[in-house]
Formats: sequence, structure tokens, C-alpha cells
Amino acid sequence: MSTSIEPNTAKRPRNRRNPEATKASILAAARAEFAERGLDGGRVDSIARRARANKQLVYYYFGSKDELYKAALEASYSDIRSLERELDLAALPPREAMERLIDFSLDYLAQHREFIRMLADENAHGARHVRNSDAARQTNSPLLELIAETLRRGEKDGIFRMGVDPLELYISIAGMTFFYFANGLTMSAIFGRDLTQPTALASYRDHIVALTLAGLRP
Amino acid sequence: MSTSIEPNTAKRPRNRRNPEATKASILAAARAEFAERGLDGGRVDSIARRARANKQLVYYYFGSKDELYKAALEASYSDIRSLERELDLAALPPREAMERLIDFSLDYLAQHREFIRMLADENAHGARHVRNSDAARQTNSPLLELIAETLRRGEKDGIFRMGVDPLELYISIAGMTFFYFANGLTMSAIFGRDLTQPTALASYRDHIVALTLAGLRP
Amino acid sequence: MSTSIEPNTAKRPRNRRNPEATKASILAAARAEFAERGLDGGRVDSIARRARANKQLVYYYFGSKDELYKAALEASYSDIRSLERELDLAALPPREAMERLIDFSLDYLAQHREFIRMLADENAHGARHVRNSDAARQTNSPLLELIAETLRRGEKDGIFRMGVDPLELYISIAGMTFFYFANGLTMSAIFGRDLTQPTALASYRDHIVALTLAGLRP
Amino acid sequence: MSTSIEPNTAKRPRNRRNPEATKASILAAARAEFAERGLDGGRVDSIARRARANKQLVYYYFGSKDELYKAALEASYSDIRSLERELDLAALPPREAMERLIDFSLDYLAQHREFIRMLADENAHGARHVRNSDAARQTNSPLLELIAETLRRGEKDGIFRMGVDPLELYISIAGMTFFYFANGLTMSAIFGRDLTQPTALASYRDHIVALTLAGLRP
DNA sequence: AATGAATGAGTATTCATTCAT
DNA sequence: GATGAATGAATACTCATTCAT
Repeated sequence: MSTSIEPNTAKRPRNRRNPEATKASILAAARAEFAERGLDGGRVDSIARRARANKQLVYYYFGSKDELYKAALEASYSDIRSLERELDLAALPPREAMERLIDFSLDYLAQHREFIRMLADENAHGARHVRNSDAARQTNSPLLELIAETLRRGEKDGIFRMGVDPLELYISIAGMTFFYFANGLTMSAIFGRDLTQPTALASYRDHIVALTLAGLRP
Repeated sequence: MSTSIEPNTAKRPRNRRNPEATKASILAAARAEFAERGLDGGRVDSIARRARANKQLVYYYFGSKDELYKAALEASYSDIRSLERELDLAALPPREAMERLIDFSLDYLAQHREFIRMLADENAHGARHVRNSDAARQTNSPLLELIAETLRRGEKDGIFRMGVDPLELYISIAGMTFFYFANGLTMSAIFGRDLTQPTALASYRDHIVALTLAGLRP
Repeated sequence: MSTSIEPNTAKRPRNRRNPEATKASILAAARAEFAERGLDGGRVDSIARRARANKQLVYYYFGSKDELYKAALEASYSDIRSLERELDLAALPPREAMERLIDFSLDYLAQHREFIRMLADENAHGARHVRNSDAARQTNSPLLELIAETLRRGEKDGIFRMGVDPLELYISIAGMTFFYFANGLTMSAIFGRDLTQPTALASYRDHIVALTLAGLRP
Repeated sequence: MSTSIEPNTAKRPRNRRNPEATKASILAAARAEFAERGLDGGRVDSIARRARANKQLVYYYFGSKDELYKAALEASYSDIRSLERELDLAALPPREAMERLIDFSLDYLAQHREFIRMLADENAHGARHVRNSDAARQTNSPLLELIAETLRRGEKDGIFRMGVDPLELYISIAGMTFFYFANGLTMSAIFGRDLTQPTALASYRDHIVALTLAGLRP
């Protein structure tokens, strides 16, 4: 179940004596801030302000900016993993399952742009928060197993070719979807085609579905 | 051995009275700095130090950190465009041409990791430098035309299906290759497979070549 | 005598955990600094040092150099307005009241040279702080009403001529007194008469009192 | 004869091999810059740019920013002294002569606002440039002698009272006129009356003429 | 005379973090 | 748990001045 990352900005008395709510509010503010401005660009002051919390509380609950970033990243991973777990591909024929998976990737990124920035930023910083995060490392993506299982079914049915590596396929699909959103702005500027248009996205969706399904044929 | 009263020349700035060299040296330093630490993380002081130049010269030649970043970005684009222009796909049959193109993408990114960071960072900052850069916008990628031409030949030969959009294919290929390097660190950490290994890359290369070529079949 | 391992407290900042005192101390330091060196010449560093405060506290309490200058200016205006309000001219006959007013002007400027510099500097900068200061604009000078009332009484008594505009008379008196101090240094240098001497001031005082009172005769 | 202080900003080739013109151009640029932004606010770069001259030439011709300021100040003094010398008060009856003198003061300042800023700034800086300037100190104001002579004639005619000190009268008049322009902006803001209006100035002119002439009556 | 290149010491402002209550 | 006050080290950028040609 994904939680909203937008801090409650309504004018209400700040959280008093409600540690759970305070901590959650800071985390939500941090996710919004880091998603907008990145690790280096994000400001602890700004996070405290967004959370309507005292700045010192940020340190009280999270220790440092870096640890707060790690917590924000873990929350982002946790959110997407939750949704991924809800994907019930086993009920679908292999080709539909694969299509469903691509749609999920595109839709999730389209609706969670903040995850794109977090992921890009984390990699830009050497993935050091993920490496230090048991939570992030242990919550392996369910997608990998879903892909593997779907590939197996497709192979058995004779509609997918043999020997496709699930992780490599995962990377391909993630790459095709992620790149569209992550680098859409420079591409729109350079190629003069507005990729932020819904029709452009729909067309691209069809393209990668077709490419992938055809690409998996025996 | 006589002791000289001349000041230690080793400690002297490298470029005296050589504006071309000074400016080039600053730009090179900026590219390295920004590639390593990003726009927000990069420090003007550090760039000056790397360039063995007086800090004020950075402003003398480039005006501001932002304009310097733009110059660095333009240089990165210029570099890759130069190499792209050297790609002679017309001499190859369509399938080989497509394979060559994928190899080029992978190889370039493997050898120019700094371009990955620059691109990711620029998009994270809303592509504002690219939008303000005539140079970046006008130097449209030659790849697009190469892909279009290759697709046309493949269609005529009956080995590629009709109606594949060159830009969408470009994005797919760029996505699959870019993502592997850009997000390799988090994926290595999470999936427990070291994607930085040459064998891993070689295998992935085969995967996307196969996926793409199969995906383009009629 | 035992040697203490406690750090030297003499070097510690004066105000610990005393926000009122800290803020007041910074403001006082700012007034001194700006009075001595002007808005452009005044240094935030120097103000912090004078106030024995951390430089960041200047920004914590006042936001920016400009806002600090505005606060300093407002304090200067507030000071003179306070004293002006204590002037009880109504108890004096019109001529004595006018004389008292001139004396007040001269004495105040003689004792508050910093106000001269602040005023000159503010005008040199287009009066932009005053224009943005509700405090400064709303605290209209009580002198104006005092002058008006004194003029009215004098007119009724037949010792002042009719129709003298209070604001214009205010400007005349302010001009004659202000200029003496504000431009005394260049005049002393050029005319070779030391206007900083008390006897010179006393003589000039008699001059403007005589000129003004005679000038107001019917 | 007053020279314009506005540098020639028309797009023409910069002064080449014309030392007189170059130096004059720099001086004019300096006068404009310092008049607008003061000694501390004025920038050598900006002066060079205004003069369309190389920055180093500023130093070549004037030595330092301070000496350039001194030269600018001397030029300002020289300009006003020139005009003052053209005042032919001897031809007028004493009262008309005094009126003429007040008009001159007001008109000059109204048309040479830059002189106001220079004078205020110089005093704010302790008049150190004037003190070091033989030119400024030696060119005593002709006004002083004109006032003295006018007073003598008025006394003899019995229309001015005896014993008025010429320098003190000079300061009074200078004060009343200077203050109106120098501090007009703060007063306009605070008193809510727009002193920059021509009618306001005309009315004030009548006021100080009346005050002064009445003030000088026996 | 004239020019562009280069320098070092500043200058306002910011930021993550800690202290004291 | 919560808050405002305080700190020191940066951080981008500026400025008067000098160097080399």
C-alpha cells in the first residue's frame, strides 16, 4: 500500500506530542524534498518547514541528512515493492502477463516521478544508501520472479524462445520505461517532439510492447 | 648543485598567458567535476583547483557556475555527436547495421560514464541548460536519421516489420543501454549480481541485440 | 592556584541563550557599523564581530544585510521621534518655542552624528528602505505638528507673518542644521575655518536663530 | 564652463591612440558612476566599460580608484566654481542679488544632482579626498566673497542688518537648498508630499527667499 | 598607449549540525 | 518529545589591482 509523499501542508497546529505522526510527517516531507531537489539540492531546513516540525526533530528521529535520505529511499522502494506484490500475473496467459508487466512499469513511473529522481540520484551517488540499507537490499523485486515464471510458462507454451535471462529482460523493460520518463525532458528539447503528451506515451507503450513480445518469440 | 633563487615553478599555475589553454583547462576540469559530483555537488573552487587556475578566471571565462555547466554539457553532447557522425551504417546490411548501432551505444556509455551522470543530472534539473543551449538543441542526433534509414532498408528487404517509429526505437535502445550503466549500482546491490563484470555486460549485449532484432522482425 | 581545564570563558561569546540580548547586540553593532561606513561600506562580518555574535545569527534574526540596515534605520528614526515627542513647545511663547526647536535640532545632530550618516546614505540609495518601512513612514515627525502649532500661535499673537508653510519651515531648519554637520568637513577643509569648534557652532546657532526669527516676522 | 559628465555611449570604435580623449572619457565615466553609486558602490569595471576603455587604462591614467574619485570630485568642484564665477551680483541691488544667489543655488543643484551625491559621499568619507586635494582647497568658493560684498552693500543701504557673517549665511543658504534635494526622497516618503514636483520646488523657493530676505532685515 | 589575462583577498549568504532548555 | 538559539565551515560570486605583451 503506497502512502502519499506529500506532507500535509494545511494550517494546523504542529504535531505536538505525537511521535508517530511527527516522524511520518518528516519522512513524507523528506521524500517530497529529495524527489524535487535531489540529495545535494535538498535542504534540511526545507524538510523541517514542509513537515511543520522543528529542525532538531529531523536529527532526533533520523540522525543525519544522509540517514534521512536512506529512509526516504527505503520508503520509495517499499512503496513500489508493495504494488509489485499485488501484480497477479499467474492468472494471465504469458503474453498478456508480459504486457501487463510493461504497463505496470510505465504506469508506476508515470504516476511516481519522484521514484525516478530518487533512483537516478542514488545511482549518481554510488548507490551508497542502498548498499547500507538492509531493507532495500533484502526486499528483492518480486518482478524478477514474476518475469521468470512468466518466461517459463511462455517457453512451455512454445510462444517465448528459450534461454531468456529474467534479470536481463527486467533490465531491458525497466530501461525502456525508465529512460522515457527520466530523460524525456532533454529528448523533448533536442528532438522537438513533446514526449510528455499522453498520445506520445500511448504510442511508445505500444512500441515497447510490440518490440518485447516480438523479441521474445522463438 | 646550485640553489636557485627562482621561485619553485612546480607550484606555479600551469597556464600563463595562454587563454586558449586556460579556458580549455577550466572546461575540462568542470566536466570532470560535474561528472563526478553533479551540478549541485560540484564546486567552483574544486574546478579552479583541478584546472590549476585562479577561481576568478572561471567567472572571467564562463560567467557563472550555471553557464559553465552548460558549456560542459555542450561539450559532452558535442563529443558524442562527433562519434555518432562517424558511424557508417549505410555500408552494412540492415540487421548488422542495427547491431552495430547497439554496440556503439553500449561501448560509448561504457567508456564515457561521465556522459551518463551529466545526462541524468540535466534531466533532474528540468533540462534547463539544454533548453537554453542553441548548440545542444541544434545538434540533433545523427543516430535518428541512421536508424530511420536502416529501418527503411530493412523494411524494403522484408526483414524488418513496417511502421516502426525511429525515435521510439531510438528511445528503446538508448533506454536499454543507458539504464544498464546508469542504474547498475543499485541493481547490483539489490539483485546480488555484479553487473560491472565484463561477462555480465557481454551477456546483456547479446540479450538486447537478440531482443531488438527479433522484435523488429515482421 | 590550580590550573583549570575549563576553556577560557573570556573568549566565549557574551550572549548565550539570550535571544533578546543577542538581537539587540546585533542591532546596536549594525547601527554603529552602518553609521561609520554606510550601507555599501558596512560589512556583515564586522557587525557580527562587533556584536560578539556568530555571523549566521545576523541572518537568523534579520534575514539580510538590507533588512538589517532597514532595522537600523528604523531604530534611528524611532530614537529621534521619541525625543521629539518629549519636546513641550506648547508651554513656551512662540518665539521661544521656535528657538527651542532649533536648539533641539542642532543638539540632537551634534550628539547623534550617526543619524546624519544614516539619513544621507538612505537618500543616496533612493530612500528604498524607508519606502519599504511601515514603521519609518508611519512615525511621522511630531515636529511638523509642533511647528504648525507654534506658527499658528505666533500668527495669532501677530509676531509671525501669515501663511508660512510648516513643512517648508521644517525643511529650512532641518537643512540649516543638518548641512552644518553633514558637510562640515568639506567646508572646514575648503574655507579654512574649523567648524567643529564649539564656539563656531555656538555662533552659527545664534545666526540661524536670528535669521529664522527675523525671517518669520510679519 | 561645465563639461558633461555623461560618457559618450554611442557605438563607436574605442579611443585609440588619443590619450586626451581617453583620459577625459574615463573621468566622465567615473563622475557618472560615482554620482550614481557613490565611492563604495562605484565599480572600476563599470567605469572602464562606460568609458569604453580598457580597465588598466584607468590605473594608467589615475593610479587608483581613490585618486580617480578625487579627480572626479575636483572636476565637480571645478564645474560649480566656474558657474559661480559667472554670477554678476554686483550689478544688482542687494536684495535682488541675494535672491539671485538663492536661485542659483537651487537651480544648480536641481540640474546637477550628481554634485549632491558627490558632496554627501565625500563628507561621509571624512572629506579625505578634499583634504588631499590642493585644487579643491584652493579654489575657494567665489560665493563667499559675493555674499560678503552683497551684505556690505545691504548694510550700507540700511536694508540688511549689521554683523551677519558671510560664511554662516552661506551655510544657511546652502543648507536650505542642499537639504531639499539631498534628503527629498526620505521626506517625500515620510511626509507624503511629493517634493520632486516643480510646483513644490517653486513654492519652497519662494519660502526660502522670503525667509532669508526677511531674516536679513535690520 | 593600449589590451586582455591573471590574481588574492574579500563578501553576502547558506547549510548541516549541535547546544541548552 | 519538542523548541529556538547558536555554530563553523563552506559557497558562489565580486572587486581592486597587477602582469605580460
